[in-house]
Amino acid sequence: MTDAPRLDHQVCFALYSASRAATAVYRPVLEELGLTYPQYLVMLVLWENEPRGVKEIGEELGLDSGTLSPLLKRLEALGLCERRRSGEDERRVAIHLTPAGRELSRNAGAIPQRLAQAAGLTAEELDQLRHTLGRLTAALHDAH
Amino acid sequence: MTDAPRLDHQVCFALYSASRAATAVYRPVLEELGLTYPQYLVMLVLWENEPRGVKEIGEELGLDSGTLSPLLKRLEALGLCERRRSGEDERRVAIHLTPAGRELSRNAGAIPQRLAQAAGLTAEELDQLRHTLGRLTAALHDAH
DNA sequence: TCCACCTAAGTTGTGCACAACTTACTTGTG
DNA sequence: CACAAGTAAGTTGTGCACAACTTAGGTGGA
Repeated sequence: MTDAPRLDHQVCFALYSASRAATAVYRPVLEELGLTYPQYLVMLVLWENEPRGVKEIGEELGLDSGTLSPLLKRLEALGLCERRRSGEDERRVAIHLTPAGRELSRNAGAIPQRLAQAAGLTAEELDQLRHTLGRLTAALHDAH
Repeated sequence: MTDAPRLDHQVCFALYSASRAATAVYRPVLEELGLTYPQYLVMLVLWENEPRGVKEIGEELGLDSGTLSPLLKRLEALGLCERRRSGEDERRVAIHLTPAGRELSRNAGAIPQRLAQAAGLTAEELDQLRHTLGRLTAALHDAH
């Protein structure tokens, strides 16, 4: 046997597992809203400020049009947003929330508490974790 | 506007982003080995101990047969492993490494260093992060 | 013994991620 | 003005995740 890396020593695997476990906790709650986790992320972006272009949304979430175009079509099919070609720049598609889309934020308010409750970490630990992950993500993006 | 949750306050999004950024750093390195990140994880499990059943591998990684069955077929097509029906229990499929599969671990030894270098965190910070993520993942699984 | 139940693996279908490419529109420069 | 270069969004193809289901083999009582 060689000096193969150990699974349980890998930060990358720890991130991968924690991320999947976290979305798994969100899944049943989001299912009540009829959303997947990535769809919920897009709605978060739109609830903060809309209308937004596809590219803007992608920059917030780190996703490209290959992921977002079909996802936004599904949100439109759900009646939560509308895709309108911009008048000034015909390349742009502005994503507007519908009344139903805005309404949904009311039901989404309590969602982040779920994770906090299930996390088994103190508020300070969660806060520090978020901060460390933010630094890590930024550094990894620079490296990439 | 309502009290919609803020994207940048969400630990779940921080995990999701960090996880994708980390696998993005691994991707070009793994591409040289001809592996995706989940395939690399399966190889890590097998390098540690083989043969293994599909279920065992799934328990290590938190993946089910719906994900692993096609993934293992692709690893077999790459000539890295073989799937053999167990004699004692005909339901089981034992995954054996081929010589090429074992050989690959030689080239994989330096991979985890990549992330450590790109992470922009100290060794202690990475260690603590891994530990916190481990606790978090365990708690989230309990909650789920 | 038999058969209801359990278990391992595989299959099907949906929805991300992401690379690579296409299309349509805009802009800067000669 | 013309047109090369750039940009926004969409499309195509591959490979996860995961739910729901199927298939086939094993197991433990009544």
